[in-house]
Amino acid sequence: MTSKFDNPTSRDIAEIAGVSQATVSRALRDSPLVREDTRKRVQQVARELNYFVNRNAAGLRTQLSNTLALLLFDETGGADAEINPFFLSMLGNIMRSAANLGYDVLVSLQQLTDDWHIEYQASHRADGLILLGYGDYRDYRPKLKALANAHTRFIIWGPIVDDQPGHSFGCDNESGGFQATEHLLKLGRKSIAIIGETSGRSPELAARHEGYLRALREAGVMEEPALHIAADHSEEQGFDAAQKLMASGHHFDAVFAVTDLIAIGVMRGLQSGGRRVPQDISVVGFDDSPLAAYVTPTLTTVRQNTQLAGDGLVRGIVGLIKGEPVESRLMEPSLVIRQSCGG
Amino acid sequence: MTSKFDNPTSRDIAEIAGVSQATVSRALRDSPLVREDTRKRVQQVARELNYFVNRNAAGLRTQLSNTLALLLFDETGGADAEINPFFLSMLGNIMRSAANLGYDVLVSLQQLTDDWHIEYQASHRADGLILLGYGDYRDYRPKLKALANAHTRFIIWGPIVDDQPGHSFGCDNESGGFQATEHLLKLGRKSIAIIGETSGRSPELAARHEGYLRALREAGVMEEPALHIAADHSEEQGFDAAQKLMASGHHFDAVFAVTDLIAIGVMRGLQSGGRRVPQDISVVGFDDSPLAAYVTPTLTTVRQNTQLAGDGLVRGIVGLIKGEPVESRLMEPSLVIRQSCGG
DNA sequence: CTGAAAGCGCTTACAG
DNA sequence: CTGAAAGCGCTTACAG
Repeated sequence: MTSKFDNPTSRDIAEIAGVSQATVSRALRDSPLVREDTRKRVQQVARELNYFVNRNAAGLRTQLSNTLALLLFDETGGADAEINPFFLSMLGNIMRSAANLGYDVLVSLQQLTDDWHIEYQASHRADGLILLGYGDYRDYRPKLKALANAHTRFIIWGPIVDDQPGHSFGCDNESGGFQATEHLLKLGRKSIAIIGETSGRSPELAARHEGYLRALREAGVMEEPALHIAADHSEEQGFDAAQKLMASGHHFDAVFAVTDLIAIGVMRGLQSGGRRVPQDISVVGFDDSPLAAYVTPTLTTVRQNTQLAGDGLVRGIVGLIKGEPVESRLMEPSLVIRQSCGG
Repeated sequence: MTSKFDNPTSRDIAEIAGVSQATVSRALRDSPLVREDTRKRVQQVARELNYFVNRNAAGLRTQLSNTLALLLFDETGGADAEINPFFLSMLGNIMRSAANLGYDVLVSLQQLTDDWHIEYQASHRADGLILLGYGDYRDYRPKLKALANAHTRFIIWGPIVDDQPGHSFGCDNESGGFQATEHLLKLGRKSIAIIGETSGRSPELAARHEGYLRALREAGVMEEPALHIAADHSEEQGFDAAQKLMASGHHFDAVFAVTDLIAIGVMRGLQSGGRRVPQDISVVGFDDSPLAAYVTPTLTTVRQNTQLAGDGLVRGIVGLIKGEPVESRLMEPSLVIRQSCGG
């Protein structure tokens, strides 16, 4: 079953098609320099022999890999850690957009704490990097600087942060926080708690908090600091925060949780404390995680369109690769109304 | 900021370290042929200059890419289709296992109906393929044959099917179906409905049905064909199936749904029909989807360990690449007990 | 232990 | 429109 032409090269194609190897190369790249009938003949032979251009050779010659490296930062860090489903969904859309533009995607899981494997471009395995992950931007900074110093092309998913090296593409979290809070206010809620850690280590979450404050301000509602409970991104912490909130004795009729996972825990906490959602308390989340549509009641939340996000990131990095001017941008999130707010 | 050594080659390192280019190559690959102090010196210089071996050149020379291609089959097919979260979770574990063995992973979304992009190996972008997806094996067959004919190394996630070309690694779905049903029987349930399409187009689901039948047989319980309702893998179809089942008037006290999404729809359908889960009806799913722990009640289900799965697939394909003997294997799933069965 | 040399399979200026 | 030739940056047999 094995023959001389099992793993053909452009030389083999040339020989059979009766042209030079250079012409084969041109014909397969659809060069207008090659006469049409020659081109067709060469392509025909290539197809018959199942020939594909050796990407290592082509890449060596052109210094281009037509590949993007996607670095996914694993916030959880554990061996069997689950990857954030939001990023996973983004990953799918990044692969789609990249494929549309003729790029392969090399995916790599990275620990936020590790030294990142940033040698993808230096080793000519990728033409540019996409960085995906939440985290503390103070830790990021020096590594981003190292990337920039190594002349690596990269685009990072996230907010636009002053003085941060490189380009970014993100979601307008402030607007999302505003939309969520405004929705609660329009439903007549007046005492809106906010649950989540927004101390600024994550600019994303801080921005959601900012949007919340702006909505209150614009509605002439006083901020009540006692209604702000910290919680990390987990169901358990949401549950605990709801307990704390009820135990505090402060009146509240709505909760804006800065992530869906927190919101889901909050709803469980409220229900276990005898509060009905949404009759007594309205709850909004953030992310539109796949879970949001299946919990009881289904969760009203703020969605970041992962298709737009993937597309924005891919267009951004491909622009950088091609030397086009690229601007850091934010995209607009949108409110997805389900059952958890009533109304 | 740009200097002569911005994009250094092994020749630059050689010049600075005062050795030949060949010695640089050997030193960086930790060859025992190089004297230790020479090796250290070379590695030091490489580090200082931020040098990384050009993978295109190395790959061209060795005919190896140290890369695995992961083809993910998109069952849904739509432009904004969501990827099955089970596969997404597998993807994470595949990347981890591959990284541990020194392989990069090139991920590519494929339409089941399209011509697959199987040229990864022929183009020397990858040393082997991992195929991930559910689907109709009758459609797969010719494409797998084409892969095998092209001498492509590949391993497919799924059951061991007679005469199927290539190697596979999968989950013992029959055992999973057995475990789920046995659990219901042990809880004293006698009239166990099964919901899902198991007509054989998917051998995975058919095997789950087989396990169900074996558990009934071993418990001496008669199979009741009226308690088998077809449903595709969606929440809506699960809901509809539950309605049909209740409308049929047949007595049943438990449901085995062949996927979690179906199970979640079934629970909603039962509840909307006034049946209490788990008090009146026990429900078991299959997959341990991320949703299972968050629905109400939380869903008892059969879990396929994605860490073992990812590891098995990667070890399999790497074995094939290295020319080692590789056997197709099945791994054992396990029951995850939550609230939906009571007991 | 080290070096000089060949060659992996392309792409593309150069020449005609 | 086509071909001969150079060269991308490695790895590895070969020679010493």
